[in-house]
Amino acid sequence: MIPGPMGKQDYSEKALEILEAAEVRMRRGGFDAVSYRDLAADVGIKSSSVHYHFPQKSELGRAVVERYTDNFLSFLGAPDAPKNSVEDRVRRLCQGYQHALTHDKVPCLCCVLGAESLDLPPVVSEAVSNFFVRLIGWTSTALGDLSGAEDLAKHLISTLQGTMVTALALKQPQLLIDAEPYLVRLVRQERRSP
Amino acid sequence: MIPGPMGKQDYSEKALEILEAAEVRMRRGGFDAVSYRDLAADVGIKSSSVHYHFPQKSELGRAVVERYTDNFLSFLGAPDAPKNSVEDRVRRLCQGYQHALTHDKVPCLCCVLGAESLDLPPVVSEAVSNFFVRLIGWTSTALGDLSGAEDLAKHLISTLQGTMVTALALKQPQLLIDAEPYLVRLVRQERRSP
DNA sequence: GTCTATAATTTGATAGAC
DNA sequence: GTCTATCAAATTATAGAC
Repeated sequence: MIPGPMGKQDYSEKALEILEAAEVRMRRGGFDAVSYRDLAADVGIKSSSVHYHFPQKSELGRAVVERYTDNFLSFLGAPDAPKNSVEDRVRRLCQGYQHALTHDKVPCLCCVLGAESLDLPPVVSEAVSNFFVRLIGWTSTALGDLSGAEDLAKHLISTLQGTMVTALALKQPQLLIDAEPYLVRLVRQERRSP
Repeated sequence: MIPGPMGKQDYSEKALEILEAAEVRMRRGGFDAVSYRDLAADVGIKSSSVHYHFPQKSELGRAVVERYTDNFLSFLGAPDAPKNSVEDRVRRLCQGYQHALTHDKVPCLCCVLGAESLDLPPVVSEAVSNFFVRLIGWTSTALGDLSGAEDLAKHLISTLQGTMVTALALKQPQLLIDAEPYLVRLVRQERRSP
């Protein structure tokens, strides 16, 4: 079974503000880089009030990751829209990563949390794992009828994740642009000779 | 200029123990996952004694990254040894990453720290950046006479970094093995039609 | 929902004895 | 080099008033 959207828990407006602030901080420095005190200042309330919305930090982390996953997939759109070619879809996937870094100015959440997987609270690392499962599912579908589509999907996602890390460490966001032709060409070749 | 080895600062035996313990913890959970208290317990002394060897945490972090970089490049060997083919060298690079995850049981240090670059003390993020510069230099040389060798080197490193993140998040170390043929094939093609 | 107040723990770091 | 002792700050979390 392919995991689907978690179903919005219709968060209150303030809860959404907290999730948004937590996402930015988490993407910037990882799970430990988020504190209730900072979040409270971000949204203009006290830290005990943040606890009212999210009693435990691990649950806050899980919520942030699930919301991020939904938003990311929402940005990508349908993986099998007939109006888009396979190459269109691969480019759209690349855009998803480019958008994360150049528009949001912070890396992909699951790039950061994925790297610290071994040290995360289980509910959070499970949510991160689920991000990858769902994104690989999207990509696999986007690749269409192709033997080894899932392996290729994993490879494409991995490449984009890693390019983001390198782009970040070297302060060269251009790397994410440069990666696109590599990936488009790879997909083209795999479809010719699977 | 290509940055070379930093020149071993001949650390004392205890200092090396601390660096080793710090590396494991940092690779597992990032910079914030390391505390003087934990390190002290790891090496059997008190936290104030750890401060004697490394007064500031940022300098400890820098030392860990520089030592890791030296060790990683040392594992790879010479990038231009005539006895090795270009494909041999690419496979050796893949082995470096495979070794990190399957032998050490923890991800590449700069995969973890690279993702949190934006939140690291400057001396640490500079050391991480230098890891990538030196590794890209190694790879670029390993690729031999090839136009666009440096871009291809960046792409190979990025792919391996990202594959490590995905392998970790999905608990599928096999992904790092699967990546090798993709990369070898890519290099083969780029050398045929640059 | 938000506040004040507080608890219990952990953190990086320093002073000074041995 | 390692220790004890200590510090100031930050952390997650809870109790109870409004």
